[in-house]
Amino acid sequence: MASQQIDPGTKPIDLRPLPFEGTWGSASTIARMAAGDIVQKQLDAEGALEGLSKKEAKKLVNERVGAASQELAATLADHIRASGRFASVDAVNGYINIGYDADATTNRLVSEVMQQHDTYGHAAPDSRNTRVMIEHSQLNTHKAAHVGHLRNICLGVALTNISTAAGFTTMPVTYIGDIGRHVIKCLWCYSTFHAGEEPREGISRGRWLGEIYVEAGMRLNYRKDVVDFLNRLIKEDTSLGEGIDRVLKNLWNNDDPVDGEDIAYLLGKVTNVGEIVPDELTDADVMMPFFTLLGDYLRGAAIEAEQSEEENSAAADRYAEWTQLHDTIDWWKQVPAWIDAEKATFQLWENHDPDFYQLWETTRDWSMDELKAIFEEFGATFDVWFTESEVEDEGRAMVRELLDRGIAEISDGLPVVKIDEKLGLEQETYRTMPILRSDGSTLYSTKDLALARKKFENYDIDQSIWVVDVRQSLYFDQITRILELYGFDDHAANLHLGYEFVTLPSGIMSSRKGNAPLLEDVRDAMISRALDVVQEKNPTLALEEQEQVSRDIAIGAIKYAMLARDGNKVIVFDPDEALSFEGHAAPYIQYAHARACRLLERAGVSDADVLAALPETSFAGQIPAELSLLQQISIFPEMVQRAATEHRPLHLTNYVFELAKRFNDFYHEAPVLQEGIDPAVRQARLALVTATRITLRNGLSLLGIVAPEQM
RNA sequence: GCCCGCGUAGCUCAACGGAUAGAGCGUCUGUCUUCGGAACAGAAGGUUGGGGGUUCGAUUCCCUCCGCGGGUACCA
Repeated sequence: MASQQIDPGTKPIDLRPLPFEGTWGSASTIARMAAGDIVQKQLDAEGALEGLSKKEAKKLVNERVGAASQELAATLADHIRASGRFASVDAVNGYINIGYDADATTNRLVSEVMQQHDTYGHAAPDSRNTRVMIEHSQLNTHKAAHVGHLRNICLGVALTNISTAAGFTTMPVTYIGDIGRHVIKCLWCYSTFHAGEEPREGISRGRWLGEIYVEAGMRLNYRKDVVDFLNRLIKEDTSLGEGIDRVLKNLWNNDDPVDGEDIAYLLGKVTNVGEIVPDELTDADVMMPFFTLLGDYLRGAAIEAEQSEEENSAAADRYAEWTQLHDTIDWWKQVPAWIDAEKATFQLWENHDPDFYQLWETTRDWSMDELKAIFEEFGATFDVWFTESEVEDEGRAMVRELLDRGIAEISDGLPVVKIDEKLGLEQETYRTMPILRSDGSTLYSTKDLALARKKFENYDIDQSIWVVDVRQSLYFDQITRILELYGFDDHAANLHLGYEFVTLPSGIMSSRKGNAPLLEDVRDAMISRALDVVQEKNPTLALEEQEQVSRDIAIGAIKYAMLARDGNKVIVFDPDEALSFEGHAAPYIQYAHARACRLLERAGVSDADVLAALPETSFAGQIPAELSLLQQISIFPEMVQRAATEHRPLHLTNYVFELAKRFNDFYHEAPVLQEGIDPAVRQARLALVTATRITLRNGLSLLGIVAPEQM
């Protein structure tokens, strides 16, 4: 079979790293690709395929193609070998494996790493000639950040670093939720119940506001929470029907006049396993005595369950939940008034009430201090801080313009864009998006439309990326399409980078109920755990350094956990597992780095020494562990590019883990400083260790993870 | 209903359309007169949810079914 039968026009000459270790080289699949065509043609010419079913024909081709590709690969290998340009050329399994000269290749690689040093793996700055704005870490004021927000911060920081390293001109920005329903709730609760108070000892004002926000939610949702509890009880507790009899009898005998109709209603719902709807009660006050008396039954059930020693804690849980709700049973009758008051507070904002504005500004600053501290700790820096409050008016103006231009219209009393209709789509795709509330107050969409326009108009960017929870993907599709109707016709200009949310082993988390682990708590727990380990492993280190190292390890562990999972996978955040310092996690990688540092320190050689000695350093006679390590170092620049273009830091978390693993393997297989080691080998290995250290550090750095020199 | 995502080892997750589907955890067995044991080596563990299709070749691309999660006009 002659090589000229191959049509180079249709078959790319692909080179890929060899899938096995022990050889410096690349592989090409060209023979396999070409063999398919050739065999097909041959069989056609022979007429061997005639009368065969498609499946049978395929089977025949398949049988022949293996041998044919090997034959072709061998022929091609002979040609390539004859050129004398490669250390080895082999045909294996129909692949052409090209081997390089280990000494020269290694020398070239190591000197590249040594010379570029902190920028090894990076493309030339701004070489992509593309300005990208990355919006991430959209935290809220007046509300505590929880672990779910961590994923966003970690992703945003890593993407920014990686994009910059890959040659993009990157502008990281954030967009702070400093106004909106949550702020109003918090401030209503603050001014009604906590005005003039100071936070308790050891709690920052920002954190205190977060607690007040949670309290506001509990107050405003109290009726709903009680009714939800009752409805769950009706469904889950099958003996409730009998138990409720006593409760209702007590209610009848009570001196308080209660509405018989309501009691009948409640009884009906319980016995028929129906759903209680608060509005169907004629006298809402009946709930308070009813709920109180219900406690007798639940307490009895809990005690009974305990005595029967069944492993059934449901009754106990229910009683505990009841106790919690009952503690504030007097809230029940106040809820409607609170809801009105909260709405009135919203009007204060809308009417630009000066006192309220003052309060808003003051409390906003408290939260901002908190946010700045978080950003600093997690290495997030921003070129621009956008806020929701600053785009409200621009948003309203843009809505007017959309209405004037006929893109938006009034439907059911509020401005909306009927996107599918405007785009002429038959099938329901982007639906209809409301862009302002009927009372004239702004929605997220109002503000995001104005902000998106502002980004392009004021910052001369080519692309705008939103790093936001994947649940917002329809929302951002809608925003993008409206912008398109408005005049931004570059499809790729706006990109929503979604990521799945973070849940607890016990279920979805919500900051409203305050049942999500707070970001600060998780961080503190991680740091304290890290400190314990550092003090155990490295007791001679100065306390100050132990603390610094513990922070680096704890933050690194959190970041790695958040990044080492593809964006479309839900992270089940198990604090115990995240606190584990073993295996596929940041400390393992940091440890490899610290080991390399220690080794070089003991050897007493500096990077400059290694670099200066390179021309006389021989890398001949490498053992497999060395080659494997070098191959991993060599693909770093390629991995950076890939992570950037695919927007997937995951590629780099995998990369640094693999690099650390190969280094540890090398460490065990290839002694450097031990007695009896040939000085030439020692010199080569020191160069290798240095290159590894640099690459590990650079890789971690792109992920936003610090690589301590000792730990 | 419609749209999007996910389904790979007991568990948590990898795998530019390429060679024998890989790691970590867990389980079992080993390696130390240690260049830092937060390490290393080995074993066991798989019909890649089911079924079709495209391809010389499919975990990867297409279709379909099943299961789970999310979204679906004045919530953020």
